[in-house]
Amino acid sequence: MNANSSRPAPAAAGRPSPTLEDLALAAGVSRSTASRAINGGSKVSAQAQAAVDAAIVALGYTPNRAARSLVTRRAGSVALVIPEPDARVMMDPYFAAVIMGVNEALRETDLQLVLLMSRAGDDSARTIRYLRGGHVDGAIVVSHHRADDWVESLGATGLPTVFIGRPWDTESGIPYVDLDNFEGGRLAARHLSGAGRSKLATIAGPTDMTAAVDRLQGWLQGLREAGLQPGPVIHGDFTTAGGADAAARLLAEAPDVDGIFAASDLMALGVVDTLRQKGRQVPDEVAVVGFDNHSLQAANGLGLTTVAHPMADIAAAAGKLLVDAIANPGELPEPVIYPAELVVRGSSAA
Amino acid sequence: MNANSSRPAPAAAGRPSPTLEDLALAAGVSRSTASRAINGGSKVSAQAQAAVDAAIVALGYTPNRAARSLVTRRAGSVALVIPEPDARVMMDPYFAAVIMGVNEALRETDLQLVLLMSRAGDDSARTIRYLRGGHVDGAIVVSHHRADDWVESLGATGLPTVFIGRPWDTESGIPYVDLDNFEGGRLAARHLSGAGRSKLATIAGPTDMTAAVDRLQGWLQGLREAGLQPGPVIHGDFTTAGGADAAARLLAEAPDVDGIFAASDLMALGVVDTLRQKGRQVPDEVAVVGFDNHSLQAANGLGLTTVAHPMADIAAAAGKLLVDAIANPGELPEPVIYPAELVVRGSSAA
DNA sequence: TTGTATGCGTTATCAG
DNA sequence: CTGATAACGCATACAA
Repeated sequence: MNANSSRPAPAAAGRPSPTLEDLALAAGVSRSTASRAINGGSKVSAQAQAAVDAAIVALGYTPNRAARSLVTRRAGSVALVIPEPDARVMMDPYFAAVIMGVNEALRETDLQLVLLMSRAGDDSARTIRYLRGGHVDGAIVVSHHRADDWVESLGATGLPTVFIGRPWDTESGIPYVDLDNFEGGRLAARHLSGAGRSKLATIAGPTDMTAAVDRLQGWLQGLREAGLQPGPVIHGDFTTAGGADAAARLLAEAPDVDGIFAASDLMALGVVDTLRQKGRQVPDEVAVVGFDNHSLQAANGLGLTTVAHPMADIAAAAGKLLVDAIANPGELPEPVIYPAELVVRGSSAA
Repeated sequence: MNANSSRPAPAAAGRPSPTLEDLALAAGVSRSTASRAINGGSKVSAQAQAAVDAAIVALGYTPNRAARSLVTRRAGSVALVIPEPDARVMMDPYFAAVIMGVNEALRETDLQLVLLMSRAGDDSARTIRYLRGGHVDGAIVVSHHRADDWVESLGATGLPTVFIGRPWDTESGIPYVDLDNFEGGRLAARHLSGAGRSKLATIAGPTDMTAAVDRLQGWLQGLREAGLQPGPVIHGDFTTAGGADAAARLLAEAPDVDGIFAASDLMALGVVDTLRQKGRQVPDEVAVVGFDNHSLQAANGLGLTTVAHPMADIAAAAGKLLVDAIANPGELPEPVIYPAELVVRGSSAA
């Protein structure tokens, strides 16, 4: 807290909100009845219920969340935990989708979404303290890297937690929602080989993210199944610039490549750009497959063949899982895996 | 979770968090002294302070926010209000920047950021009820359209509110932070005319957003100053696809255009794409200027001349303004306008 | 400087 | 079904 040594005046409140007491008075019932009418309404006469309902709109009554929390020992909110470095880079395109999806799942609930961005280093201590402090009823953790091992300790705190994207440690049984990244990579390999390409390479993602690792493994598996050599594997950082760089390195290493799988659409855009600058025709000379079905995939006017990644749906599923987990403490929901689907567009046309 | 249900434990809590009472006991002081030590620490002996500090780490004490809120009448959180339709479209690229910026401003505070996405229609009633209900200490409203007039009523509720982007109604004196969009549009016009282009046109943004209107007005003003005709004005929706469509319409209407100002980079990308598909060389035949300096401006391998839009900085400034407004109730901070700057790249090279 | 006593608004308990 | 009444954890006015 800061040195905000203001006067006893609490805050800038116009007129104090009506309390349950006021409401009960206006409705001609007791606080208890009013409270029951507001909540479950299970043991309230229709008459009393109606009176309270009327008083609510008349007074514009809103329950005081703090007071309610204090006694129910529920915060009425869930946290969306985002390791900050990600937000700056790879998360950018997904930010909106994740937030909207989670929000959608929370819409019918009275749970509020609070954002928790945690820096690397000792700020994570602050974050975890907040999470353990009972300030939220649950947490959704997104985009977690291998180094962010502290988040996995959340499972042991008893705080309902759901991951978006498979965590590194699945032993702890933390529920998560993810795309079938392995299958996505495999589909890319199958598609390119099926289109008659044989000099294949991939621009993979960071090795500290399970999504990147899974896509790569699936890709390699697909190549094996097609009877093709593994081919070059270059690692990028999921960004457009990173994809462009990686493509340049790739062309130096394997000039005869005729098919490239980039593990993100942003990287794929960079790849296409580099290819064009080097004078390679896409898709005639080199076919390109991306990943995510990002809304900007058409930015180069080509249409990008890609693996769909319904992030909003995945986030919504994670939200629902969390809501369930909060409602049924002790039960660990099973992970949910969304199937991967290939979307064929111009960048890999035969 | 253990099955140790000796008491009617309300929720899934492992071990109950230590309370101020526990802390005081461990530190050998009274609740009051412990409380004072935790907060201002103004009237606490060094000895007592040390004892409390030690007890805090020993017990892992975290203040109960609900209890504190109840008595201080402060929520300890601020809302980021986002009209949902925007999030799906124009907001996408800015989402991360806005959130990170606001978060940055709140970092040193103990304020939490809660997200409030409001649908059109009666959901706004729920949102405004939440905001007026004292559940947050302040609000930041982003990207508000003309139809979202309800948000402007927030100013009258006494809830400290800051807009990101100039609101339609500036009469109410609601503080806001914005880019100098007018000057940005003017810079675009000046740049293109200065580059020898004379058949100029613009793809403007939605007419219900002040940013779009201001950019257009600045553009027209710039053309006047350069002694040029206003030229065609086509309206897009700030998206890539919208920009591509608008460009097609523009080419039909004014085939001899040699300079286009798109009011967003995403639209500019669509414009460049359409131009290329129609066989127009960029920038040789048609120069293109965008707006935002979006990280994807280079997606087409060209480099986009654009007006920088430091969204994270703007959002951070809004956050600081809000923090100030909360600390000093009653004082309406002055609006903050960031200067516009042109970034020249390949799409408008002479 | 410290401790005591009170109340914040709500839900839960337990008699009527 | 209803209404008193007791917590919930914390910050303060007041007394010491």
